[in-house]
Order: sequence, then structure tokens, then C-alpha cells
Amino acid sequence: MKKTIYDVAEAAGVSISTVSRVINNTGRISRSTRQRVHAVMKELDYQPNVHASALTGKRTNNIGLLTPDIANPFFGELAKSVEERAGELGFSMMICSTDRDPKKETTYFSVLKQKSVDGIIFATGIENQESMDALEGIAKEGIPLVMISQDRALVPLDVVVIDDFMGGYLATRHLISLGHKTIACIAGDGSTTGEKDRLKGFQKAMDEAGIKVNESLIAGTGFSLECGKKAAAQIFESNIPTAVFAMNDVLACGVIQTAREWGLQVPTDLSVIGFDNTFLAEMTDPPLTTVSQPIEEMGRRAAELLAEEISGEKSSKNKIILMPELVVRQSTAPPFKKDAHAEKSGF
Amino acid sequence: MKKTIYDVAEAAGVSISTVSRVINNTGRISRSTRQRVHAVMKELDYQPNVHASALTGKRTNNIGLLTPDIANPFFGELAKSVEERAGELGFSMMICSTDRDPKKETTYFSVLKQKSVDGIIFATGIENQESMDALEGIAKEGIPLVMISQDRALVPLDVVVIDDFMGGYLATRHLISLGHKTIACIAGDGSTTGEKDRLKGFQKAMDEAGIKVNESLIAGTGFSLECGKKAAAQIFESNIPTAVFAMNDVLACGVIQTAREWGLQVPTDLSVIGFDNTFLAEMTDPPLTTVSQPIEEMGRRAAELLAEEISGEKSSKNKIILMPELVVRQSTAPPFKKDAHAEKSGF
DNA sequence: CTGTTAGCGCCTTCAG
DNA sequence: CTGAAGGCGCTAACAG
Repeated sequence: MKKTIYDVAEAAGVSISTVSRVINNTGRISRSTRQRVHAVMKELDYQPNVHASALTGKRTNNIGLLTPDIANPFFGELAKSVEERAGELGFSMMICSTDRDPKKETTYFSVLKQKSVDGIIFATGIENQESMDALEGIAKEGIPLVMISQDRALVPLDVVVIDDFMGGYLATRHLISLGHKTIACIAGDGSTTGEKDRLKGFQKAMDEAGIKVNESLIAGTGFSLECGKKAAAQIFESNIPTAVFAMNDVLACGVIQTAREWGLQVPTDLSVIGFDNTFLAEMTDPPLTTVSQPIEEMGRRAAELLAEEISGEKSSKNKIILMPELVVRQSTAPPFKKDAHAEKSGF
Repeated sequence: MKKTIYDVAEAAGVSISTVSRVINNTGRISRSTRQRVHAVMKELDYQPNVHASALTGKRTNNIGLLTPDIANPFFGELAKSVEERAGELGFSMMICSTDRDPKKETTYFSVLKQKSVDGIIFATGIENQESMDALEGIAKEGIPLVMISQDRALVPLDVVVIDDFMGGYLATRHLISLGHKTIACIAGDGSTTGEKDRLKGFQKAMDEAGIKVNESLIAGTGFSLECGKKAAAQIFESNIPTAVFAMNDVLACGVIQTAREWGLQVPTDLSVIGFDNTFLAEMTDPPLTTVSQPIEEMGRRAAELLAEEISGEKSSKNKIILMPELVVRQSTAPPFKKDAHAEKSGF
């Protein structure tokens, strides 16, 4: 039979309140009884019943993670790092894959609330009104929240983001510095703040270089491989650029594949740069030049922020802005190398 | 303030037991009161307190998923499918990334037990004695368990596996039928039953073809990209085969990369076949020939099995064996094509 | 069909 | 420093 606090109390010759006190480390207990109780607990392999204590308003030590798609490498790696750090901090993680579906998002909100998680980490874009309202509601109820990758100032909450503008800028600068002028840009579904900021960075770099941005070179419908291929094909049909900036590594893979189908060599005929620096970037051929997000750190910091928030150590909200970094591999090169050009002209 | 069953009872003019009955759909209640209570619940936006009911021995509607590494595409996709189906069935999922670390595994066991999940799905190899004992303990306590990808007959439990032997056999037959004779095999850490069975399938196919298996062509230290590269390099140093069977797609990627470093063209100089058919297989260049596991189905079936087990509808244990399938893409070809051979001899 | 009444295991005043 | 007692929200006999 499962041991209860009564078993421990009896075996230790004290009352349950004393046991409760040593468990929670509250009140003043004599060293000797404390030790005795601890010994008994160990001996009986006693484990407090979480539900009983949750019932009296204590924490559950569960947190929720809302993510669009754990099968996506970026979110997979992120989830892993959150889970790891949260585990160290004593929390278990409930994971929710929303598929960016507003209905699922709100459903999960209420499920998590009902399960009385101690806090929630959002790693999903909250785009529609419905989800925003739900989020606001949760925030108002005082449930600690941390947001990753998004920065919406609807309610004050902790945020872990990278400087997306800088990311877009870095990627584009890199391509420009290689000599590219006809640069395409492949976004996701255009809804997230991350994309928008990266696009602004792209524009800024283009402006600085005095290159006019051609709208027909900007496309995007979603975040999957298929979307990347489709967007690339769409662009290629009207105008073949010498370089493409894709807003994540998966999309970049799609671009590479489409390029291949069109008979374009990467990076000889077409430079491709991605975003995220997931392990995918090392898998592709050629290995992908990309903008690195410190995924592991983002997850870790988010978990820590949430833990602090939960323990009430923190009164103010934090905003952590991490810096992206350019990781140059082999999918980018100067445009129109002599020989490549010759070959192409040979058509 | 949070509504309780008392609020509902009062507002509906009935006792709390009546409310409890309509919630749990037990006992006989007149249609009219039932409707009234339902109406009130909706109006008050009442949500039963999970902990209170868990305290009285009811289910928590939480399940646990133990996986070695959610950042690995196979387990990421698996987790996604489990989560999705479990969600439909009314369960939330706690995810645990074990890193194949025995200590973490046992820790997670006890955490999940303490959180009184209704059931657990294992998608991780239980190799060491410690973990096995823990697992056996859990099973004996009557906590529903489903095991994915592994089949250990320590205790009777539900199992969802693929026919790994057949998988290894299919992969090898494919290579042999292309004309390969010097075939290498890259395993993981050699501990999982899946690997062992795949290796047996490999042997069987080789035997049938009358090819002697060269031990120096079999290597493996782990499941990561790095491990794949290392194993491939190790093999190449002693003997360059014409084909490699890698036991997962990640390892296959590693092989392809190492091959490239060694100046070997895939598939011209070296055929590579993977296992799993994760999205990675479409990302590589050339696209990877691989043995497909029905990942989505495995996750779904596991969730369903567990749900049945939890609801007590099932008395006997099931074993679901799914069939792997050969997916031919472009990383495999007949060995020593004329031109390739000429080039090589030219060295 | 419905209400009353014990607990479930633990935390937290309030008295010693 | 320690114990007694009430209550957290709900379920499950037990009585009507």
C-alpha cells in the first residue's frame, strides 16, 4: 500500500504536522526530530501525494510547453532543452503540439489551466484574436508565462527572443557582401513577428546597399519543406535570383531541392542561406550557411525564467534578447562564377 | 474565484452528489435534473478539479512518454503522433527525454508514478538491469504500459513494434539485388533489440545470397550523426565497401557525409540505405533510399492501446507488429558503374 | 432518483 | 518546538 504522511508520523513517533513541516521546510523543528523524520521517510520510501498537496493550493511542479510542431527540428531541439532544464529545476513538462491551429491553442490553454500547471511556456506564434484573448486571460489569472520567439506587448510577460531584425540583416549582408544583387526571400506564412522582423532586416540591408527590393522575389506560404519548394518554384518562374534567404532551415532545404530540379547548382548558380542552425544545416548538401539561433540557451533561459516566476522570486518581467550569429558553411558563394556562367551560357 | 461542485449544486438546487453523478455519468438521474445541472455547469464555466478527483482514486488523464531524445526526428515524429492521438482520447502527455541514461530513466519512472499518470508509453530501449527492475516494478503495480519498438518479455505488456528482422532483410536484399557483395552495416550502440533483429535480417539476406559477412564491415557506437561518421570512417579505413546499410536515417546521413569526405560519390561509388524514413530521408542529397517505419501509425496505435488498457476494456495484452517497407530513392544503385569504375582505377 | 456523510492525503492556523 | 483540528474539491457508500 502507498505510504502516507500518517505512516511516517506514526513510525517517527510524531504528528503529521511535524512531518509536513519537515517536508516543506517550514516552521522551526528541532534538529533531532527532523533527522528522525527524514530517516523514516527514506526507509518507508515515502513520497508525498502530489494531488493532495495541490488540492491545498500548493504547486504541482508541472509546466506546459505550447509548440506548433515538435516534429520540426527547431521546436524539437527547443523542447528538449526546456525539458532538460525544467527537469533539473524539479518540473515535469506537458507538451502540446498546436499545429498553429487556434482551436487547439485555446483548448490546450484550458486543459493546462485545469491541470493547474505552475506555468506555461509559449513557443508558438499567437496570431489570431481568439488565442490572444485566451492568453491574456491566463496572464490575468496570474499564471506565470514565458514567451519564446515572439514579442507581443499585450500583457506584461517574460520573453526570450533573438534579435530577428539583426538575423535578417546578417543573412542579407552576407549575401550582399558576396556580391549578390538579385536576392530572393522566402518567409513562412507571414504571420509571426519573427518573420516580419527578419524581413525588415532584409530590407534594411538591401537599402543600405542601394538595391531595390523586388516584390516578386518575396514569397512564402508556410513553414514546411513543401512550402519551401513551392515558394522557390513560384519565384523561379518569374525570375531566377542568384541568392535566396530562407527563413528557416527546412525552407532552405526545400529551396535547395527545387534548385536542383531546375538544374541550378548550389552554391555555384544559386546561393542559399537558412535560419535556425538546426542539425539539418549539417545534413544538407552542401552544408547550409545559416543564421544560428542559440536554441539550447533559449530553452534553458525560458525554463529558468519561468521557474523564477513560479517561485515568486521575481517581481518584474524580463526580456531576454539573444543574438543570432552567422554560420558560414558551403551553400553560399559569390554569384556567377566564371565557369558556371560559361556553362550556363552554353545552353 | 474558482467554481466548485458546491457552487454548481447550489445554483442548480441539488446536492453535490447529484452533480457528481451527472459529471461522471454514473447512477440514474432524471433527464430534467441532468439537463439543469449541465446548463448550470456551462453557465458557471465549471471545471472539475482534477486533483480532488485524483485524490479519490480517479484517473488523472495524464500519460507519460519516455523517449531517448525528442530532438531526434524519429522520436520527434513519434511523439507528435502519440500526443495527437492521446489528445483526441482525452489525455495530456508528459514527455521525458532520457538520453538513454539509466539514472534518468529510473528517475522519470518514479516521477511519473508520483504524478500518478494513468499510463506510460516507452519508446526507449530499456537495456540495463536497473531500468528493467524499475519497469517490472511499475508493471507489477498495475500501471498500464505500452512499449514501442522493443519487445522484452520480462512482464506481459502491450507492444507496438515493427518487424525489425524483416526490415534488415529488406534493406540488405535490396542492396544484394542491385549486385552488391561488399556490404557494410552500421548499427547504433548495439544494445537495442531493434538493432539486433535488423542485424539478423542482414545476416539472413547475406547467407541466402551466399555472401560471407565480414566482421570488419560492421560497426556502431551510437545513434547520432557523429557516430555515423565515425563508424563509416572506421570501416572505410580497413576496407571500402560498395554499399552501406545504416540502421537509421541520421546514421545514413553521417555515412553520406563521410563518403563525400573520402571522395566517394553516392550512389555511384557507394550505395547507402537508411532506416526509419523520417523527413530527413527527403532532405539529403541524394534523397535517401530507406526502410520505412510507419511512425505515425505506431504512435497512434500505442496511444490507443494505452487508452484501452487504462479504461480497463482490455484484459489480454496485445502485440502489434507493423511491417516495414522499402522506400527506394536515389542513394542506392548498382555497384561499380562502368564510368565510375574507370575513374576510380584512374587513381 | 436524490441527499448525507465519510474519507482521499496534505497544509495551515491555532493552541499548547 | 509540537500537536489537534478544520478544510481543499470530489467520490462513493449508505440511507432515504
